Amino acid sequence: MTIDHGAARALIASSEWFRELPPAVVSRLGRLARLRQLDDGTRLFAQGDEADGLYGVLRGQVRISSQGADGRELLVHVFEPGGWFGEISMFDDLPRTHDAAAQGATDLLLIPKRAFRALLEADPDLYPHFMRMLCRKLRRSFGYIESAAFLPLRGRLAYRLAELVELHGRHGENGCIVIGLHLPQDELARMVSATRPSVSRELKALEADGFIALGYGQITVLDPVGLSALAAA
Amino acid sequence: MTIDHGAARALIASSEWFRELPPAVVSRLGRLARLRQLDDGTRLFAQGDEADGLYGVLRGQVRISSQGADGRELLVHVFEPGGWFGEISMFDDLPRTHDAAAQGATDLLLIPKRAFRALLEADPDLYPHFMRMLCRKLRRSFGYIESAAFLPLRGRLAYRLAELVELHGRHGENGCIVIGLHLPQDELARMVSATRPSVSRELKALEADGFIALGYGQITVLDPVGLSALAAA
DNA sequence: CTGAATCTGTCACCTGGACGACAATTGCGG
DNA sequence: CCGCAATTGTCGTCCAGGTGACAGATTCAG
Repeated sequence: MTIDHGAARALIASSEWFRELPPAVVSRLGRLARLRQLDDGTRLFAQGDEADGLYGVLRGQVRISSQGADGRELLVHVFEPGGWFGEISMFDDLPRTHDAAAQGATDLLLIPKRAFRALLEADPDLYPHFMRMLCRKLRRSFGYIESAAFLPLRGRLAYRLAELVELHGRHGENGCIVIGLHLPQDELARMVSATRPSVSRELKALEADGFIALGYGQITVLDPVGLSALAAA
Repeated sequence: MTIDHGAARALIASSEWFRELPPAVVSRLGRLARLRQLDDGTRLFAQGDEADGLYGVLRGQVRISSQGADGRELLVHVFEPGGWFGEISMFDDLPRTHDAAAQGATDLLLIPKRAFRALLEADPDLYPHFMRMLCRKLRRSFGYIESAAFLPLRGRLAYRLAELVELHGRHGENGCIVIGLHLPQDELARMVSATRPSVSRELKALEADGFIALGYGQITVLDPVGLSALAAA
């Protein structure tokens, strides 16, 4: 349960979320953080839960999802080390918007809500930064809504794959990009609200057209530009 | 082109967006505002346009929508007098996220981006308020995404109607609520990404089950609670 | 009062993708 | 290197909802 403050500060300083903030703020955040460790599959919180704080991933992964009445799951996002989540409830003091669960052995930093809010109040210069983060999330939501409203399955897949390239892409040789997630087809299906067999069919088609290469739980994007073009709303 | 500052201040002070703010801020906003008048159907801005400022509706209506590649329209929102829109670009300085067009003869207040940002910087106490507004919009988006992902057409319609009751409901006698919008079925169809004939069929079904009453371009909700229950994700 | 515009109800037909099932393949733990 | 679990490919079959088309109803302007 002891926390490695060096590692914590490094994570905070290097994350997309906090790296633009002044070092003094990063240090303070590091001192506020608590460590939270989860086993594979453990649920961290559920939609509707009261929020305890802001989370950052040190090790492992966190799946963000929501569930329909019939138990179907919509997989919204997978956070990896350096990613932060759970901020919305920090700002509006309302319950969690999604479910969160650990994938693999996972270490998290928790910045308690009270402390985070105190930090903001003490240093209002931070607001514009977090405001931009919220706007980015909104724009991503709008993009997703449009892809769902306008595109057939093939296009939705292309859209999602293009997004995964942004979020998890590892550049390989000659312009191709490996998606750095364990990504079985049924997982992908839960991301685009489709069934696994349909996703299989469409992935095959995308492969035949030279946009992607398929592996076992692994997808390589050969033509990211072409893929994005398929996803044009 | 002259602006009625009294009416402007009244609008600002009474709007959901600004009524929680101190009177001094409301006055300053009123002095910053410019008047913009549009004829029926005129486009105010399009997705991707550079943003000029924040808009408030004085008279008429503004339709917020986005368009798919094939020209299909997703109707996101209809703003009425007292409603404000276009704020996202104020906070992240990026282009417009949606199209906006006047419906009917429409008067708008425009608060130029530069002035709005200056106001925020001068008075950082305002940030938490706008932050909550963004969060509310995010939560609404998530709700819409879930309804689209999990619900069949009937449920999506129920969800949307329940939302319209919140936004445009006028209370009538014995607990029934009239949706105060001119709302032909093809408009509703564009809100739930479906076709007009399908919407017609499902509305009939909802009417037969006693949830709503149908008029000509007009819907009355008889059982808002039951309707929301149908929309449960 | 009348004609035009708008809105609604309802067909018959078609299709994308769901559902359920099963075999083939891959990879991993022991 | 063997067996089991995870992943993938592929089939029929079925259905919600799209498409196109048209007739009836309502409203409104002149």
